[in-house]
Amino acid sequence: MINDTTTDVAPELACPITPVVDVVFSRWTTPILWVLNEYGRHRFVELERRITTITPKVLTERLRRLERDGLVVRTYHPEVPPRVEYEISDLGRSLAPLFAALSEWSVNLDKVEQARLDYDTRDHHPSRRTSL
Amino acid sequence: MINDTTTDVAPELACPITPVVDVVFSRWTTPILWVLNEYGRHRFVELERRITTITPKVLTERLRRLERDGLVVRTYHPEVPPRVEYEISDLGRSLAPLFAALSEWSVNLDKVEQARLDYDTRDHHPSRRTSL
DNA sequence: CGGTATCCAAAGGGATACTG
DNA sequence: CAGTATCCCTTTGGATACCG
Repeated sequence: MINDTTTDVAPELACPITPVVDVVFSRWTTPILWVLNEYGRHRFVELERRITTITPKVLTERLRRLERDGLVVRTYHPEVPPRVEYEISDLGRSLAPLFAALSEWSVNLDKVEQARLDYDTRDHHPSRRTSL
Repeated sequence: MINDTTTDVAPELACPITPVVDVVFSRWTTPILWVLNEYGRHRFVELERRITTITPKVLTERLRRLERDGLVVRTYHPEVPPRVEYEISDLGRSLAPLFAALSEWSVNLDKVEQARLDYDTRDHHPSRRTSL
């Protein structure tokens, strides 16, 4: 079983967006949705080649999950050799503004980077403080 | 080491928003950011109590990471007993529209739920197909 | 109060090989 | 081609106890 519908765990007690995050932003799902949304229908191997580092096992798992959640549509063509096509659903497409917003926020990534540098420069180990 | 700045791994080859997702939507960070954004400054125990199921260990880890990434500001008051306050930074606050968009998309969660029911109703085990 | 330290179980996910 | 099946390793995170 990939998603258990019955067990909603706790973080959303304090935060209403946690359930959405769980559906959309689990690992590997963003690249898959992004690709299908930007470049249209893909066969299994095409996805494999585009998302170069994903293994077939994991790709299958994520696609099943996205299909089950209604974000992706899988079409099986019973030919020889078999042909399967994946495309984004209307529901999946409704995430586009969200993705756009995330994409825009990316300009702030260098601030994050800078913050990390600053943080790592400062001393956070009490035992090693040099100043008094 | 919590975040390794040097190793950017692969999914973003196919998807420009993966780095943002990694920064903002790792587990437990959304509840924390949400709470700090909605309800203002919090002390450590206050966060613990609001996000009921988080353990102090994990809360510490997430807060350090958020601080390092510049999304949260930690202020230490050297009193007895010690007092520490966490608040969201300007950079963190700039995520608000994103959070709002996610919150709006939540209305689609019942479609996801329905899709799951449909999927689980259909038969996906070839060996057990009942139709011909 | 605001954390650390330690231990450990479960889950995620990679590598590899195989199949209808 | 489009996956499965296995194995196994690493990481995440929960439980618990303790400390300045």
